[in-house]
Amino acid sequence: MNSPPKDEQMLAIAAVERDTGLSKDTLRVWERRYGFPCPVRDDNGDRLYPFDQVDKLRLIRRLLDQGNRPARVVGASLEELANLLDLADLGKTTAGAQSSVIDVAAFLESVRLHRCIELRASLQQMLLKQGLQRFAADTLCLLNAEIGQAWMRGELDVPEEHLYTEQVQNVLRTAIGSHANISGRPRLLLTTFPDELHGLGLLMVEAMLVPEGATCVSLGIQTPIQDIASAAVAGEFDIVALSFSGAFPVRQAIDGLKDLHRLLPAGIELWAGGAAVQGKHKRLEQVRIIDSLDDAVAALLEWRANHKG
Amino acid sequence: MNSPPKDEQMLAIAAVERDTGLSKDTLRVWERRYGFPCPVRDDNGDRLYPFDQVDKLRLIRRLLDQGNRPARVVGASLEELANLLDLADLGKTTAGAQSSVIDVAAFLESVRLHRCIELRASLQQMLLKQGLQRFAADTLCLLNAEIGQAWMRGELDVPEEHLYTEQVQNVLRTAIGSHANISGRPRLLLTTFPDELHGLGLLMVEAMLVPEGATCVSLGIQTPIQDIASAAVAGEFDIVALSFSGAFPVRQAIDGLKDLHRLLPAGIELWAGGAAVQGKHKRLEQVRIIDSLDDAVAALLEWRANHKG
DNA sequence: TCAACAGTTTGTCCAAGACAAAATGAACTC
DNA sequence: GAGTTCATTTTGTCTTGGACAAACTGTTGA
Repeated sequence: MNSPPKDEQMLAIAAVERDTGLSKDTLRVWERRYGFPCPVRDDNGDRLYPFDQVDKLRLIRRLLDQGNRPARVVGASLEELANLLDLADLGKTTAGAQSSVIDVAAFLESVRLHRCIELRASLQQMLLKQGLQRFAADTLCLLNAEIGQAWMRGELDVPEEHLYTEQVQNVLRTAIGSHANISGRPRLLLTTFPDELHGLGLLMVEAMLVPEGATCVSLGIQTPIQDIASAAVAGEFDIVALSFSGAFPVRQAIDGLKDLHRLLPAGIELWAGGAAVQGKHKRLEQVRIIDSLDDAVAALLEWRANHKG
Repeated sequence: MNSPPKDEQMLAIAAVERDTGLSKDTLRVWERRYGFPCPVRDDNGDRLYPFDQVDKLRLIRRLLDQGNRPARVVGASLEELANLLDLADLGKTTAGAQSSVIDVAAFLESVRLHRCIELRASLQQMLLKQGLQRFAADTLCLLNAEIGQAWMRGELDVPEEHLYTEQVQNVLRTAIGSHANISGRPRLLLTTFPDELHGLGLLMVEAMLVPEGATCVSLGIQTPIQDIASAAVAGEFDIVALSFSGAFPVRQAIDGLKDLHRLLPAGIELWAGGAAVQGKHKRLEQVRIIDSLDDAVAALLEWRANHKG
């Protein structure tokens, strides 16, 4: 009843759903409406997607996450490549303009080639050189952006991103653990909404605030809103902080934050950071929007100023 | 185009899919075949599942994971409860018979009430008392089993399990990090197969082996088989170790391990541990089956005996 | 600059049928 | 007994084409 793609060099629809994040319904309706993808069929009439079409679907998914509309991108490969290259090159040059303490190209190559040990060693070295906060706010921020762009250019795949995430997590958790502190104020509860799978942002915030003497507790990713509220009350937290990746639907983020604010008692502040909530200050007046990792520290100092004595 | 369940106290089919892990197709076909669930319909004819039915579905899901068959459990609630209680009570008493250094009931209560700080503190305390290896092999093993049974009894839900996992991860990664070592032999690559979501086993193995001087690199969960092989070669690993939870299909585990063994060069050993591969020594002669966390250390010593000089 | 409106796009859901992979159980062998 | 082989049932996934509401677009008017 599983659909192992073993037969040939093609993937069944369930595998494509997993690999691309596009639902089976969406894949079928695109085929009907736009004529792409156009999978072959096996003996049973089931769709089999050739690898190159799956690659193209992954590319399309990225462009959609970037804000493009399906009618525009589910078309000719040449135009897409043009759009893609425009955006990617733009990102590339701006990032390349920043000087940095790290050889980004060499680092990306380590990720691409699965050189796990090298990867861990260079992260560890940068951490020692810069200290936890600068490491998170500068180096990891830069690396995340670079990894994202490499992914956008199709140079990296899911397992490479997993490898990177895993090694960064190891380094960060270890470093954060050595600052451990279970009595400092404020006490922050960190987590993400149910549809958000990206949890690195939580650890990076923790890396910024724990050295400042705050107490951070992470619930991990994908916590239902009601559970966030009940955990915040039960744990007597001062602040609930949410993280949103760029892929998270803006509307869902805003509605969810408003709902959560309604569920939280007056004494508990609500913070939100990440690409999906940038510049949404006006629409979220009850929520402290965190613009950057350094801004998280600023927000912490504000809280202390408001709660001293 | 999302399906927010906001309207009433019921959930749309997509929300039920997310909450129960049962696919939309499965939910619809159960309704057709077994007459349960029997959701009401909104103005548009879309299914709306009352909360109590979703709860029952969650319960059914647990029973299925336990090995029950749908035809048996997608029936009357009374029978299910009977089955459930039988199994749970059995587990409870056997586990309760073991003496331990930790007040399991109090610990579970902390998880249930989201007392994150308390949770972390007691884990930390046990770690200091026992040392990393005994903490992992004894205490965490016991706690995992207890959490699993509490989940089975319906006392815990997804977010509580997340909370537990997150705190254990924090404590373990921190402790492992302090043993850090990037030159010791053997070098192990740790990961899971694509359909395996449970990654705590990997960390626990790491906790056993790193203090013995081994070098462990985790790729995280859900790595495609081909990527495991290429990462193992690229990183010059001595051993690839896989972890399988009890929910993982046995057949898929065995086939996947055989495939992976074929892809690995002769010099790289393949280890597998976890509930799904227990007692499968005969069917997997090329694979070193790890029966317990202590057995992982034994396997390590065997490897060293075979590679000394 | 913002709000309200109409028009289009787009993802999700529905129905009932079909089928292959998995589980079961019976018959058989070592 | 333990392990194979085979036929039978169970069970999850995939199929089709139609339908519709939420989200997005772009226009109008204050």
